Amino acid sequence: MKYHHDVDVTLLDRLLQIGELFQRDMARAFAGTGFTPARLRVLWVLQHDGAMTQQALAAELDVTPRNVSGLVDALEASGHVHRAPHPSDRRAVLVELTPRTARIMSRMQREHAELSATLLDAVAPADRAAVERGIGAIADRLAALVEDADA
Amino acid sequence: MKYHHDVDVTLLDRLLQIGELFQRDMARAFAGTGFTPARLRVLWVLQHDGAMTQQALAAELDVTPRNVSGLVDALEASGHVHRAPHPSDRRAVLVELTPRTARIMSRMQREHAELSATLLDAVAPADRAAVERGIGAIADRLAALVEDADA
DNA sequence: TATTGTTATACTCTATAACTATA
DNA sequence: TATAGTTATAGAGTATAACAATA
Repeated sequence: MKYHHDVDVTLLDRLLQIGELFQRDMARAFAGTGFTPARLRVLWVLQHDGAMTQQALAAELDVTPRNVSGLVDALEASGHVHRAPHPSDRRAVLVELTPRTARIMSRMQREHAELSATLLDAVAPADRAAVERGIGAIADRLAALVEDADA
Repeated sequence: MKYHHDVDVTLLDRLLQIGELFQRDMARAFAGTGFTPARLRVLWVLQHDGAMTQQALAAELDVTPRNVSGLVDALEASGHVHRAPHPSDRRAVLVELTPRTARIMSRMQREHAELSATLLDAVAPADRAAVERGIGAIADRLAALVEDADA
């Protein structure tokens, strides 16, 4: 979706544009590598929170357990994650990043932080504190609205 | 994806969270109505830019013409768009919103603007101008980075 | 020849429902 | 009984490639 020809672009439009640009860039960057957006989300969660069961993964990603089975199948086939037996529950498995993939994700996390810094750098120094406060307030307000609509 | 347990949430994380929350809310709001995200994007473009060929739609949405055929098929079957003959090119068709759907999209556009205002309202008055400037600067910087990566 | 849209085919993501093994 | 994960099935979104009609 392009924006350059819109006259009345709202603040929300700009915020959504940022999300779209980011996602498109990720998709292009990983096109043909087997790192699809859904699989990257799995790896991202495992990097952040460590090994967990598929149930926990399903709750964290807000998808069905069946969906997680498919994603983990693919990631296991490509050697990015490993299914380990759960130490105390023989029904469950622990999904964990392989060492090589953990290193890849650490690098991605670093690049993500660098991109964040680069973007903040585009903001006038005098505006930066206000922007950080404002974006936090907007995200919190939107989260509250969605929570309400959900209930 | 949840954020409440993260300690080092970057500015970019917050921005992406806003996009995720919005998309999730849209998906929940229209679940079971046939208004899927991809079809809504088609309607949104037609509302903004008016009737256009499927080629133009494909370029605007950044998907293949084949994909557009499927989306327009579904939207035509549900009575939301209409395929009209192109006045000067018999190969092409003009996809246009039906009157009823044009009214629905006008209402959505109004609600979208209202949500934008509500979110800006969550920002401290003294910060609002800086936030609007800052988000614009961030979006522009990211667009430039993606453009570079694309080339 | 080039362009518009469609048919053919395939893969990914996602969901629900029924089932197995274990708790 | 309840929970963890898988098999079966299905629909939506997406892509590439080959093709028909028209420019």
